[in-house]
Amino acid sequence: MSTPILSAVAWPYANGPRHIGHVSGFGIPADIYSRYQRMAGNDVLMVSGTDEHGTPILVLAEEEGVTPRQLADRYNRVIVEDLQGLGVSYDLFTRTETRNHYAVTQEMFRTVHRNGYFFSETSKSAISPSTGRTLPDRYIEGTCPICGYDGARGDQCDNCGNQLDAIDLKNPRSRINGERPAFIDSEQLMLDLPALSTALGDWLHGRDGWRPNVLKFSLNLLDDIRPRAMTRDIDWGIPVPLDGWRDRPDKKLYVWFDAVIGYLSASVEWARRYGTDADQWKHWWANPEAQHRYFMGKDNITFHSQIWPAELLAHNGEGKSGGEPGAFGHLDLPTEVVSSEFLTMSGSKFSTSRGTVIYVRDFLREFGPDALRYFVAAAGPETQDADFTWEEFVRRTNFELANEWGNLVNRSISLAHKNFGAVPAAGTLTDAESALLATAAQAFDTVGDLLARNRVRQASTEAMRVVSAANKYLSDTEPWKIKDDPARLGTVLNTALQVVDDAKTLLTPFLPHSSQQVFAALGGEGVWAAEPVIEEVEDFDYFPTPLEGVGVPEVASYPVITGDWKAQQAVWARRDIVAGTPLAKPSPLFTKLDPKLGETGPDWAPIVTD
RNA sequence: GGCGGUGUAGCUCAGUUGGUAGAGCAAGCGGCUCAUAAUCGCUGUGUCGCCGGUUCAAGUCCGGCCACCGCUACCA
Repeated sequence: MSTPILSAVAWPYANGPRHIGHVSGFGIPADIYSRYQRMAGNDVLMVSGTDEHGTPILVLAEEEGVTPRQLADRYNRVIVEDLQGLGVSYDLFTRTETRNHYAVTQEMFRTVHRNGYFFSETSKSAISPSTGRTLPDRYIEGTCPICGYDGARGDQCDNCGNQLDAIDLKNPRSRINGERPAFIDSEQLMLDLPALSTALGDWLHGRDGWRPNVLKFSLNLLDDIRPRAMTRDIDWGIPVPLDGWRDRPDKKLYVWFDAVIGYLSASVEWARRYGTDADQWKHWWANPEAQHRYFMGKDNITFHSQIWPAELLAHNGEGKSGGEPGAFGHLDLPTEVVSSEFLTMSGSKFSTSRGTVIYVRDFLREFGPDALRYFVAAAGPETQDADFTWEEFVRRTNFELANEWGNLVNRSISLAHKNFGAVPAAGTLTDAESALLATAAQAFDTVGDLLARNRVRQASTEAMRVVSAANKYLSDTEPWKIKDDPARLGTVLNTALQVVDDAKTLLTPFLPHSSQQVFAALGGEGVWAAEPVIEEVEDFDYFPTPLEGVGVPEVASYPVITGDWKAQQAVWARRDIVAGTPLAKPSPLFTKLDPKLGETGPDWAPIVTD
């Protein structure tokens, strides 16, 4: 029985390399879940990409003297490398600057518009007079009208904490170029969220199994739901496919309108590139049996439990204004929004400016992917903020990965190699063997159930419990003392190796790279756990409706992450080891870290003490 | 301001539907020596933030308070 599972992973913003806080919120949890579901035999489609529109990229590009497209190209590639290096098993990791994504977004927009869920509204909006672009409140500063503090931002005063409207600031100025913003009448298209609130509420109330804080937060959003502008005065983004709008270089869709559509456009792109047919995405999107799980940090909940479901409902014609689905047909809503909290760095948020930031690429270069994956699985921000410290990282790596797990692999295989040169056969089992084998077999249910419910921390603890049981078993049976009884020795080592193999399987979602090594060390051939690869692909046009408007990207090549997950042998079940399989002398699975690292941090991210 | 979270052994944290508190680390002792000086066993400690309430019984429910944190934005 195979369930289609859409694993929808938050789209990282292409304004810089990823730090470990980012990937602990979406990439690693989503990957652990997806790898487990594939092993359990389900049809996983895991999609994401870089999110590349919006003001921040425009501003950063200008600071660096490049075009927004050049900046997006650069960070798209950097982020692709970060995530591939971490072993995140996307079926497709793409980007929003593709003709495919523009086409899918415009089709969604047209359908939502035709169904009557957009209305036009003219309101005061801050723009930069020299460029004509929207100046988000965040980018305006001035004197606080309440407390007189001069560094107040357009949305909030950091001094007195009051929320502000940019138009009320005294002496407002642009943080981008210092000029005085102009407040002009500007027409925007508003998504009629109130017309969708009943449908949203029905959908939310039908959810179960969500993390309680996510559901509660989402329900609270319904209480004061208001229309939201889905267009901006900006010349970077997706043109609005409407008469009077499509040819205006200064009006684009709001970045969040198109970013969440990425889940759909990436699925469509995947089907086109790697599916059995171009419509295969419907196996996940138009299928009552399918489950959709969205993974993100808590700052994104509102867009995934309100804006995106609202867009889908509006597209399907399921709000107060009615309507009919467009060319895509009826699209399914999220089954669950799985939100992580934040990973903090020695108690405070990661901050590029304060230097309290650890980049994924630096981390991978020195420690490899599995140590970070394990830390996040065992101690990550699953239901509340979690703190990363180098001391704790060293402890988890040295004691739990190297001593308990790595050493179990090493001692078991060493004993078998020295005494038999191969996997020995088992004879009559005693209660000790039966109990250990039962513990390991039971763990497939326990850990699997926890992973299916995204209880990753507890799942990793339960998987490691098998490792502890095996270490205890070896201490109890003392195989090194029974060399004169080869039959009994063989039974003990066969049992130990079987449980090592079981543990390797149980740990595969967390530690795919090292599980692959253990698989090979036990005589396995080929790919146990597959790893993602980067491919250069060419953009394409295929969607029935043509692209509209100015500023549409040219056909270009770009890197994507994908992988041949069907080719891997990993299955969520005991795999009986085969007596007689030759065993080589093992080499350590994990390298221990210098304990001093816990006190100083690495030189590229030293621990700062004030 | 609104919403939410956290406050339990020296440290990091578990504690489902209420029944006189648990795990890992650290510390001490012992076993073992196959293994990356790894592993296994044994040994403590707690006004469960504060005040009050419900109850035969509260870390666990209710009210209030204190402290810390996060989210809340025409940032993404």
